[in-house]
This record gives sequence, C-alpha cells and structure tokens, in this order.
Amino acid sequence: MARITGSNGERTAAAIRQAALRLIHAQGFAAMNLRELAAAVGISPASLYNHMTTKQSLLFDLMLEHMTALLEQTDAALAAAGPEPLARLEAFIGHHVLYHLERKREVYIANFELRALDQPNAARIIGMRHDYEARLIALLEEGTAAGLLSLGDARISAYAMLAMLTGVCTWYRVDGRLTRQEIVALHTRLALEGVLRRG
Amino acid sequence: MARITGSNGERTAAAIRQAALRLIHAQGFAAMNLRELAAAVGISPASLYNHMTTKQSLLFDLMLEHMTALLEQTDAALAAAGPEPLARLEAFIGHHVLYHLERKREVYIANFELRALDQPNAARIIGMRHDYEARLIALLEEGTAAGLLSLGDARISAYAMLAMLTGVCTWYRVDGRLTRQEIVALHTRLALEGVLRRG
Amino acid sequence: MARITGSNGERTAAAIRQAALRLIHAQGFAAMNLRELAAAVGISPASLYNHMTTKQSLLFDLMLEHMTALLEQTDAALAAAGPEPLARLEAFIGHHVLYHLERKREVYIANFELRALDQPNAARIIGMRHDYEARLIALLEEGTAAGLLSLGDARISAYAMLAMLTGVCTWYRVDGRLTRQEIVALHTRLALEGVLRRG
Amino acid sequence: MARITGSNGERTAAAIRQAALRLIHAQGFAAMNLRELAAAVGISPASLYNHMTTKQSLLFDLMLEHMTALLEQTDAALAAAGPEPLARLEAFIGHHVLYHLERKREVYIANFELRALDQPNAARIIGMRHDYEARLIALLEEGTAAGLLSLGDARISAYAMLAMLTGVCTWYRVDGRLTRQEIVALHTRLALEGVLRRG
DNA sequence: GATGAATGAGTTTTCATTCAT
DNA sequence: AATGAATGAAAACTCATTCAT
Repeated sequence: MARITGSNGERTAAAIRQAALRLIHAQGFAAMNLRELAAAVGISPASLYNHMTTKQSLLFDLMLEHMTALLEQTDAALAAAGPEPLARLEAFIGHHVLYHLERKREVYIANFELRALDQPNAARIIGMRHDYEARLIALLEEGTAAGLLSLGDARISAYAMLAMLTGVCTWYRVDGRLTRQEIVALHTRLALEGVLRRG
Repeated sequence: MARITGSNGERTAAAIRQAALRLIHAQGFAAMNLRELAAAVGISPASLYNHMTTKQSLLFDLMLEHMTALLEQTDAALAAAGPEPLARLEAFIGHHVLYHLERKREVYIANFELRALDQPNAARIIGMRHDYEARLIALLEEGTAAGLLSLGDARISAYAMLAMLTGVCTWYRVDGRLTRQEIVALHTRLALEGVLRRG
Repeated sequence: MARITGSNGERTAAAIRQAALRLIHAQGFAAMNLRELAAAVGISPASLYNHMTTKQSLLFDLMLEHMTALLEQTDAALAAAGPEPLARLEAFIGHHVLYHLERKREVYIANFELRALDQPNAARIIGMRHDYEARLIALLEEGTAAGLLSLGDARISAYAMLAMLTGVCTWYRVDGRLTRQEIVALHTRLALEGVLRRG
Repeated sequence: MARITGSNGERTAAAIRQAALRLIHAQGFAAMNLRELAAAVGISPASLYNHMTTKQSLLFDLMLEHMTALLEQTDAALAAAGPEPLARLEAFIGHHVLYHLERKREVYIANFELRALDQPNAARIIGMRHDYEARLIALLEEGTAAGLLSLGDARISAYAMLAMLTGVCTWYRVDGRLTRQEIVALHTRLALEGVLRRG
C-alpha cells in the first residue's frame, strides 16, 4: 500500500534534516552527536537509521541539496536578468545575498564542514562550488570586456566579493535592525563600487 | 637551579602550539584528537599534559594569544599612521590583510572555533573581538564625520569589510600567484571604493 | 508494545548490581574498574552504560537500596515486637544481626564506601544512617526510662553495640561453624548484658 | 659525611608517612594518588621516590609499623598486669581502646586496606593480626578455665569484642564530649558484662 | 517505522613510575 | 635530596552503528 505524501516517515526525515542543520551550524559536524540529534527530533538514535545511512551521508545530503539549489536558483536569476553585464552582476549579487540570508545555516555548513567530508563526497561538493565561483568570475570578465568594470584580478576579486557577501551569514538575525532589501542594497553598493570602472 | 632558556620543556610547549594550530586549522578542534597532536609533536599523549591542562585550555590559550597580538599590533599600526582619517583607515586595512596573510591559521581558528569554547572562555574572546570591530567602526565614523566617507550603516559596513578582508585566509598560499603587497593593494581598493564619498 | 517482564534488560541490570556488590566488597569501589565489572557480567564495558549513568551513581543506587530496605525492615520488626522495651531492643538486635548476615556486602559497602560518594549523595546516605542509629538510641533511652537498662551514655553505647553487631560482616561465612540462630543468640547476649540493669 | 639525626631527608620521610596516613584514612588507598600526597608534603611526585620504593610498599610499611607497635605494646601491658585473668583481660581492653583512640588512622587503614596489599605483604599483616586476636582468645579461655567467664564461643566472642572496641575509631574526636578515661571505662564495662560469669 | 540493548573502537584524562639533570 | 619532563598502561566514559524484536 502506497503511503500518502507527508507520511510520518517523510515528516521524520524532514525533521531530522532541520534538526541536523541547526545542530551542525551551532556546534560543528564533529561536535554534533547522533544522540543529541535523535533527542532533538524526539526519536531514538537507532531510529535515525531508518532515514539516513550514516552520519557522513547525512552531511553530504545536506550539502548536496544546498549546492544544487544554489546553482539552479542562481541560473534562474541570471536568466531573468537578461543580457546586460551590469544587470546580470547585480542580479547575481542580489540573489546571493538573499539566498544567504534565508539559508545561512546551509551556507555556513557547506563552507566550513567540507573538511568533514570523505574524499569522493568532498570532491563533488568542491566541484559544485567551483562552478558557482566560475559564474561570478565570468560575470566580472564579461563586465571588464564590456568596459564597465576594472579589476586587479578577476579571480581574487571574485573571492573577495564572495567573502564579503557571504559574511552576512555570520551576523544576520531575522529580527535585526535592517530589512533584507536594505541589506541587499548596502552590499550591492559595497561590492560594486570596488569594481566599477570610473570615467 | 634555574633551567636554561629554550630548555626541552619550552621547546616542547612551542611545538605543541604549532602542531595544534596546524591540526585544528585542518580538521577543526572537535575532530583533532590528542593522539594525533602528540604524534605530530613526537611525544606520547600523556606527555601533552606536562604542557597544558586540558584540550579546551589549549584552544583558549591559542585564541587568547592571537587576539592579544592582533589588538596590540593594530593599535601600533594606527598610532604610526597619524591623525588623518583616511590614512588611518588604510593603515587598518593594510595591517589587517597582512596579519591575516601571516597568521591565517590563528585567525581561522579564532573565527570558527568560538563555539568549541566553554562559556567563560568564549565570553572573553568575544569581548576582544568586539574591541577589534569597534576600532574599525570608529574609523568609519571618523571618516564619515570628516566628510570623506559615505556609508549606509557603519556597523554593517564594518562587518562586510572585515568579512571581505578576512576572506584571504581561505585561499591564500605562500607560494601563490600574487605578492603580499599586491593582495594588500587589491583589497584596499576593493574595500575603500565601497565607502568613499564621491564628489 | 511493552517489553516483557524479566526481559534481558532487566536481567542485565540485576546482574550488574550483583556483580558490583561482589567486586566492590572484595576490592573497594575505587579499586574496582568497569572492565572487570563488565567482564563479570559478560557484557562489554560500553554496555554497562545502558543500565547506569556513571560509576558513582551505581554506588549510590546500591547504597540507597540497602539503606531503604534496612530502615523499612527494621520498622517492620519493631512493629511486630510490640510495646515492651526489652522485647523491642531484642527485636532490633536480632533483626540487625540477621540482616547483616544476609546482606553483609551491602552493609560493608554502605559503611566503608561513604567516602567515595559525591557530596549530595553522601549527605543523603549519612542522613539515613543517622535515622537508623536514632532508632537504637531511642530504644536504649526507652529501656533506661523504664528502669530496665543502665548505661553510661546512650549514644556511645549505641555506637559500641552497632560496631559489635555489625562486626559479623567481617568474618561470617555461609558455611561456617555456627548457625545463624546461634550467632544471633550469642550476639544478643553479648550486647544485652552490657546494658542491662542489675538488681 | 654522616647526616645528623632529624636531617631534612628524615623529616621529609616522616612528613610523607603522616600525610599518607591522613590521606589513606580519608579517601582510601586506591583513591589516594601520589600527586596529592606529594602536594600535601610540599614536594614533587618524583621526590617521593627518594623516600619510598613504591606506593604499595608505603602502605605496607605503614601497616607493619602499626602492627609491630600494637603487638609490642599489648605484650607490655599484659606483662604489667600480672597473672590474674580478669586483670589481664581488663588490661587488654584498656590498652586496646587507648591505642585505638590514639592511632585511629593506622588502625583503620590496617583493617580496611588489607585488600590493597599484594599477596606476600597481605599474608604477613594477616599473620600479625591473627597473633593479636590469639592473645584475646587466650585471655578469654584463661578466664573461662578459671571459672570467671562464661561464653558461647571464645573466638566469636573475641571477634565481637574487638569489633566493638575498635568501633571507637569510627566516631572518636579528640575534642569530643567524653574523656579518654570515660570512653575506656564505658567500653570496659560493655565488653566485660557480656562475658562475665554470673553467680 | 521504531527501539532497547549491545558493542568495537575511540576519546580525554589520570596515574605510578622513571630518569637525566 | 629534589625535580621537570616523559611515558606505558589504564581509567571512565562516548560514539556511531547494528540488530532482534
């Protein structure tokens, strides 16, 4: 008999993912233990294994889901932005900041728990991250080619911009002083001013 | 009779600190185990305890030494820069990047292993970090008051700048393509352009 | 679905308690290690922790169970003895000796491992022991008030009697020369003669 | 060059013995560690080994010294008491109580840390203890032969008396309510009444 | 799908002891 | 006689994982 969508099993699996995101973000993957995770979900440690294969695979699944979503949504945002280089760069920045505000835990984990991944898993995530960085580098090069930007070095500039824009994950609080739009605007300016070519 | 300076004891203690920096940076504090650390130093795990009290205190000592040095050296750099707001801001940025290039492991650890500290220890380090951030915020405010800068928000701008400038720790390699001076120059421009007031 | 009574879990827990009594009695709490205990039960050291929280709590549980039983059974024996002071004193002595013959290990542990308990745990057991001593002191005072006993000091006499009567734990063997009844009779006489008032 | 009596070495050795008595009595031999002992004496753990060979031998030496003194002093007390059986029994009891009041820690240790001794050491101390018990058993048998005492069983009576008389170690405080003479008198009566033959 | 019980391998830390100085 | 540093062995306890039910 087929189980209906949102069945107990699926709900438990989702709860595990949510709790894992919270705990890994708060304590780090190595410091999170499965007893805690199980307790946070309200099941026994043994039951966790009905929904995941190993602790390692749980981490990998979380990261993979995040990187996949990030790449897809970024491509969608760029597609919607049209062909103009500056508009595309702004679209990238805007999407990056918004996504990072909304999914700061996934982002943090994907950035800082890479070292906790086994080799094949790590390689896969690193590859996706390179893909992502490549999109920004390409945008910077397009802009430079179009005479709109001026940079010392496209790769290093891209890294610096990503570090800055990703920094929001560190301090953002949903109930903070600034609205998301203000944060996006502020960061867009901070990022763009550093690369715009001046008359 | 006093032991000679540079005795085996002191050398061992220094070797432990160096190895700990390397291992914690590479794997994270929770994932580093004391067997590994001892092996890296060439002593037995038990001998570690002739030079530290607990694993936790080792981490704290490493962080405290770093934050103390960072604050002292920053103050020295600002003192040397004289009174001019822009010169002072540039001095801060330049020192920050250089320090972070040279001590990327300490920096990385101090940023990402805060969660591994016990409460009282964490509070102390967080306090020092606030002191550091406060210096940049003050510089931004001085510059704004002097009509030289224009920012959306001093605190958020400071955070964004620090995130960007600290990002070098992530990818910097001693034998990389760019010289330190190039990296400093590149980041100084990226950071300053975002906040300078335009005619 | 509820687990059946006497399940493996309960049986294991009981086996741990029995083995712990034996080992602590033979070697002392500090000298007993959990490897030995686990081996005696036939499980791995890690499995011990499915049935206890810490080594310390194991000791406390053992002592608490014993003191609770001792107080309850003593009260039952006194209740059964009726109101006559001498009969009550004899009932106390008889019960004390029999209980101590039967549970010599618990008694020994409760007497000599108090120092191994953490402060709050120790205070609780010491309180129960005072309750027990208070019952004998009260009996001695009743007997004195009724003109049946004559003592130098009720408290010291009670301590001396308890020391003597508890001494059986030191040398008693189930297969020894004397029957329990003989041992009880002998000690009742030794104890009573020292306090009876004479014509 | 010969060292003068009371030299530093001897004083340290004596301090170690005193501190060891205190710590073993308070915590038990297995629970006392040599770091603590060294700290109590004010030297380093390594220095302990200039005055003892092993932790085990320290315990044995303490016990041996005590048992030797106990046997010698008992014999002296009996010799002084003359030939009369009751006088000798009283002398034994009086001496036992006084000695146990004065050296309660040695006594306690000798009684309860036997299990911590290695086999050959344990056998030697147990032998001396049997010698001591034999003296009381002999006194009880002499008294019975002389028609002065009446006992159910000389050995068990001796054990019970020793347990009672040794009990003072448990609660005696130098600054307590009763004088030593009162404690001796009280225990002499408690012990004798239980065994005296009645017309 | 859930779980109590079990476990091998590992963790940090302690300990008695040694030894060069 | 004293000690800082070192250490093998062991301690209590934790952890991810398994499995019968």
